[in-house]
Amino acid sequence: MIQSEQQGFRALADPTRRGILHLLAEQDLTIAEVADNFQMTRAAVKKHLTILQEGDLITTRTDGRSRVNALNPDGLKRVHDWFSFFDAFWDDRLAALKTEIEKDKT
Amino acid sequence: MIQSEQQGFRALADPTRRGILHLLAEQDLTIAEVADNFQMTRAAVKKHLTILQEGDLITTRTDGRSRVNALNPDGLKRVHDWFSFFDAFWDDRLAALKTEIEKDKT
DNA sequence: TATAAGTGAAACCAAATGGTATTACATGAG
DNA sequence: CTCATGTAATACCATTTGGTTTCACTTATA
Repeated sequence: MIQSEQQGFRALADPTRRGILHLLAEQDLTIAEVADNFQMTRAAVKKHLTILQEGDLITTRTDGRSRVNALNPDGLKRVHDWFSFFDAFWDDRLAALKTEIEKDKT
Repeated sequence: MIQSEQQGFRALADPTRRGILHLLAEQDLTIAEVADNFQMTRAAVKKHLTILQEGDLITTRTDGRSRVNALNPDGLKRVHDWFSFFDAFWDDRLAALKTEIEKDKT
């Protein structure tokens, strides 16, 4: 779905959720393990994990009575790629800046 | 300030603001000109522009009685660079995946 | 100096967000 | 089966967010 770009950005807007992504970059974790790293209830952490899932930034698998959360590189990459839109702009600006400098020199 | 990473992500969380960034990638625009592209009041657009400024994603200069908004590549790049944290992860995962495939083969 | 055009800012409102507490549902161990 | 553990889901609350309306301020121009 194309609209999950919105969900992805929304998920990244919260510092707790970005922190969770950093944790999951080191290793997969259950909800309880993630919650140990934050001073808030498991329920609150669960909400964050749900939002991260909706943004396709993490995946969840069932392991016995636990749910293990893991980073989803594809989803992260999709949001990351949004910025490529500005690649040309960055190049253009650098070129323009260079031209300005050249002009000032003469 | 280090906390403007948060302001940057917050600014990107709204589709209207991402749309404004796309507009400004084409050319610098006044508030009124930006507002022409959206079905909302100038005041609402102004709020979005303020949030984009707080995230260092745009800059504003005064031109007579107009305020001209322009993209700020530096700010955008700073948010963009946040993802580089996961670069190693992506590589590792790809390597692990490769290993798995090799194992299955044998 | 009027006056219109453009922006800034405040007050206000509905909806979304981030959090808690509580309760119910599944699962592994004794 | 029983019970402890882990997760899911709901109701509820305070704050933030995205929007409007309104009014004041600044500046170019007749």
